[in-house]
Amino acid sequence: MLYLKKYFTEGLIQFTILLSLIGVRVNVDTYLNNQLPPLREIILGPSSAYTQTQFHNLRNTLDGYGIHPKSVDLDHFFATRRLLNQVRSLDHLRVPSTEVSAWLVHRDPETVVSAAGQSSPSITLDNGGGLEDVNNPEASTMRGGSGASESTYSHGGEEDSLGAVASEDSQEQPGERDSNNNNDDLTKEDIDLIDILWRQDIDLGAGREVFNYSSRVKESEAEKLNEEEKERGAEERERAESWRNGLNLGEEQPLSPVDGETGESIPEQFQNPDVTPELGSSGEEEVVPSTSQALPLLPVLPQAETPLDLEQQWQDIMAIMELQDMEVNDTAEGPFISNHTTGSSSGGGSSNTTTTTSSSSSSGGPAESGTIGGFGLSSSTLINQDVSLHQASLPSCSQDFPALFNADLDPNGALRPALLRLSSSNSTNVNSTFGATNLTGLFAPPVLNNTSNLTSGHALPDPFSSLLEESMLDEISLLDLAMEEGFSQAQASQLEDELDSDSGLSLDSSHSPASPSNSETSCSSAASSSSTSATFSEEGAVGYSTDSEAATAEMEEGAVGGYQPEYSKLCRMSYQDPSQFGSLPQLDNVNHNHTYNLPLASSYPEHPQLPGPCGKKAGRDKSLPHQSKLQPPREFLDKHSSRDERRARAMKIPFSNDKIINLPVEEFNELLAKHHLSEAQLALIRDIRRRGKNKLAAQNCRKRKLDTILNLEQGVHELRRDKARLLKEKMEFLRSIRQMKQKVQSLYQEVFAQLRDEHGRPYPASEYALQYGTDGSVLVVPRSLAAAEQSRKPDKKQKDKKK
DNA sequence: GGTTCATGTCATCAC
DNA sequence: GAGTGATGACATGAA
Repeated sequence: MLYLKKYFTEGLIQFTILLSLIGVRVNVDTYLNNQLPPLREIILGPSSAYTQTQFHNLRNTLDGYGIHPKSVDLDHFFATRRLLNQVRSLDHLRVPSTEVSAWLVHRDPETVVSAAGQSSPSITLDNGGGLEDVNNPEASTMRGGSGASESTYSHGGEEDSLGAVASEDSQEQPGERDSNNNNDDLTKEDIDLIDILWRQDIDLGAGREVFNYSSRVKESEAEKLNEEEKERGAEERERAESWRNGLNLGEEQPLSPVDGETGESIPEQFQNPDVTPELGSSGEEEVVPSTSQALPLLPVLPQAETPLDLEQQWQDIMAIMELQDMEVNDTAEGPFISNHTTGSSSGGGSSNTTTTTSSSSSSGGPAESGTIGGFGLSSSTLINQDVSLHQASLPSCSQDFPALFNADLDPNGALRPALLRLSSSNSTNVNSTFGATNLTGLFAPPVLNNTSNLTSGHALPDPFSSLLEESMLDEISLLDLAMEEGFSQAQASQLEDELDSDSGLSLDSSHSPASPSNSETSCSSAASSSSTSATFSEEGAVGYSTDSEAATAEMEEGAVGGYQPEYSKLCRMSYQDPSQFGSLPQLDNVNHNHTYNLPLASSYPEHPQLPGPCGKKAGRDKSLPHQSKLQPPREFLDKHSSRDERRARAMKIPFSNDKIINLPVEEFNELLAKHHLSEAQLALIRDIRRRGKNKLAAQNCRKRKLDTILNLEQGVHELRRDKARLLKEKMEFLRSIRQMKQKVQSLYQEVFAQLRDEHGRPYPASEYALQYGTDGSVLVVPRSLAAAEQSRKPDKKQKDKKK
């Protein structure tokens, strides 16, 4: 714990301050106590064990920091960057409200309570929600022992003002706890809070006596501390085990996916935005009249969906999408009773009994989405049909369809025509829009009591809004963050790898300065191929044209080389001149030598003490036997000669290694023929040529390898970008579909509201629904009949499938 | 002293 | 069949 304290005072405080500045409160204690790896990584930085050693100082070059990959500062750097990314990504998390973790600390003077709040992950339960949950044991049970964060979101409005205080207070908790020890007044609220805490912590193994005030008073401070530590240890072990197993603590604990990047536990409200705390509260259900049979389902379903984790959500999304695809040419299948998802808490009051139009932004369940998919209409088309339907009138439809319906179908027993035909002049528009489709599944308003309010605030969670906007957008947002906020591809890759690292190939070595392009850039002046012309040996030959050899050649032929200062100039320029990397700004700080095809002769520095690749060559040959006492120039040359060069010099080969290696075969043979060479000399020359060519080939081979890796990496990046783009498009399509559904729904409501029977009375939405006939007419159908038709169609479908 | 990286070298295969 | 390129494997020096 010591190191945790250390980092708590450093990284965590910074992190907390950052979060408090933006009004977000995260229960850090939970993660600290649990030792969750992601947060530890955030605080402590990524472990070096998991950090891919970069080829060429990738990270420091990308971010402009001169941090060596092996530097111990790198962890701090990563931690800082991760913290920044955390803060940046918070706006994508849509934290609904702030949270006051220290609220209870002010209210509860008891040390143990505060300690329990601190030591246990349920510290955040000490808010108003906890007070309210006293009367709602189920809610407490749902939160479970570790439901630290989720329960605290149940009071969004009031806590906003307190949110800024929260972080500060949480910092002050230890001191305040001590100062509050003298306050022994326990109010009923405090006792209730203790009960709440006990209910939650008992799941974690904490005994009831921990919260027993009388027994606590008798305990000494040391015992308290021991208990705290024991509790903490038990919780930590439990948490660690649950973390390792990737499971939650128990059935009481709601499934709370952990953010892959932050390690932050995602509250269930985040998973399902439709399950707002207001909906979860018990008071809402009582307000709404529950005379309808369908109504009790409404508050239940959202709760049933709350434990969905992201994977399930994604599967649901895919299922929904498949459902849409399947039902493109199909009619509505879902029970029309499920179309009650027209209202939301944002909906206004009703102006009519049954025909209140819905202004909800979240409408449409799976059945609806499947139904609307069958129209294949653009939203503009739907909008254009709106006006004409306002004028829909109702002639006496009973004359049109006298045989279809009788009084038995009328639940009220009235002689009300059950099937009505709309005015044909207006229905044609509808027909052109919707075709011969049964609208009852799509448009049917909820089967409600006549006095019920469609927009009473209950709504089934929209699978698109709840699933897509969370799970899909998470990934998209990360990708967008990478692409739009100036992140480099390597950083984007890092982000994406945190999302899914499905490749065994470490692509994090991306943008390695050793990229072939770089090496090509760096050695662009040199020949990159061994198939060179005769002029190649003048400048660009690979390092066998040494100065020593050149000196020999100069003595023998007076031809090539000598000790040429240009070579050292080339060496410095090629290796270290960052201007050559101007087109690749991320390579500015790269000093690695990837000038594969540069002549080794050029690597000889003017001054041997100069660092660089030249020295390596010299050092490498230190182990080789030196010639006898040489003059200083000769010794220097020998020091910086390759093995073959020294051999050639020892064997008195009369021409340079450059020529030996790079001359074409014919010229090479001519050269050999010109000189009378011994067998040993010829063998050495052939070896030199073979090794020299092979060295070039090896360099080219490695370059190609890097090329391949980088190309693959680029391909991966492109594919990921495409994936993100496609996901975005998919989201847009879904949004447009949702808007279409809303408009169709409102259209339906308007039409239905204007319908009157022969007595001028409006049709009750609970008994009638609109339906389109095969001839394009719009009919008012009793719901019982519509339901019967609905039930028939799946049977037909199944039969068709069986066929 | 061990590890990683860059580079050279050899063996082998294919053209 | 020789020459050459490509490439895996290994060795070696430097950091």
